[in-house]
Amino acid sequence: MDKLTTNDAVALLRRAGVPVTVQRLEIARVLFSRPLHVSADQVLAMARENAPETSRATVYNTLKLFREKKLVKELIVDPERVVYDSNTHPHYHLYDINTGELTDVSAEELRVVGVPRLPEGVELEQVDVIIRVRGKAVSEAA
Amino acid sequence: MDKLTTNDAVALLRRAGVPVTVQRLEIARVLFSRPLHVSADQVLAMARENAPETSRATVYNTLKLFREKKLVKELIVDPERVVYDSNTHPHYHLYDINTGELTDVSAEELRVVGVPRLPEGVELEQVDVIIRVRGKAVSEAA
DNA sequence: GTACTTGCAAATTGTTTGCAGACAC
DNA sequence: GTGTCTGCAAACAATTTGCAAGTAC
Repeated sequence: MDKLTTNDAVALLRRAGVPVTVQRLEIARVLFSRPLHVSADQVLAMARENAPETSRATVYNTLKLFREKKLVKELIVDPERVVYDSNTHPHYHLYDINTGELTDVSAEELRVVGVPRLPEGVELEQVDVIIRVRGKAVSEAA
Repeated sequence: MDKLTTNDAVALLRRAGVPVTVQRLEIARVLFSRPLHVSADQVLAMARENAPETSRATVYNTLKLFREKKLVKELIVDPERVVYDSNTHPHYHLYDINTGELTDVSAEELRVVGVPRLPEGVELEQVDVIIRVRGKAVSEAA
């Protein structure tokens, strides 16, 4: 609900080396007020609440920029759409195939043992773990 | 190169409870002659080598059917396209962001420790681990 | 004959692109 | 003034859908 103050958002962008604009500010305030899993379209909708003139293309541009600057992580979890995660600390995910719900699994809780040594010249970008579950007994008789 | 015999492919489909048709046979022969990572379009191209009248829609239908029957696994690794894996044994993947190359990591090599207990009604579908790397020093001076 | 499959082409959807105007410094 | 952003609309690509004809038993 309560978003980042404009000042905090400006500071955050500057620190990351992202030139500040009105739209980027609003998108940052949407994303970084709390850890969030959102699609580009959801970001657009949320940004437009406060900055109605924001365009879809700008959201895509901004999300790409934020990813380059390591402000968000892209989650490739659903073939339909990319999900952006504003939590960039190492952690993993639990994904409900039926509902599309995405839940964090902390890196303390879950460990990946035995990541193979990489050939020289190849560097690790990130390790994704997605625990796919189906269930939540898609309410039949409600 | 050498594909499954028609008899073997028929047996394989029957065992999985998939009604046999010419197209499904050819797609099965393409997929199950060896462990493979392929996109729908690649399957189409490979199937058309022997069965040129195969349509794109049929390939999508068949891949979806094969997935339901657990004959292939869907890998959500690249936002652009779904990759089908004809190796359904538990294993994980290493993905080169630059080249798109996808490599298996065996379940002996890599272990996921601490998968959280699931609420009742929720059942585990599969655990995906994708080690994303960038590198292979995209040949500059070749 | 009945039910399932197929091929085709059109529709859909997330994302990207080209470009002209707006903005920042 | 120059270079960076933005909005818009058109372009794109993977996948899905509707439907009429084809096939299997």
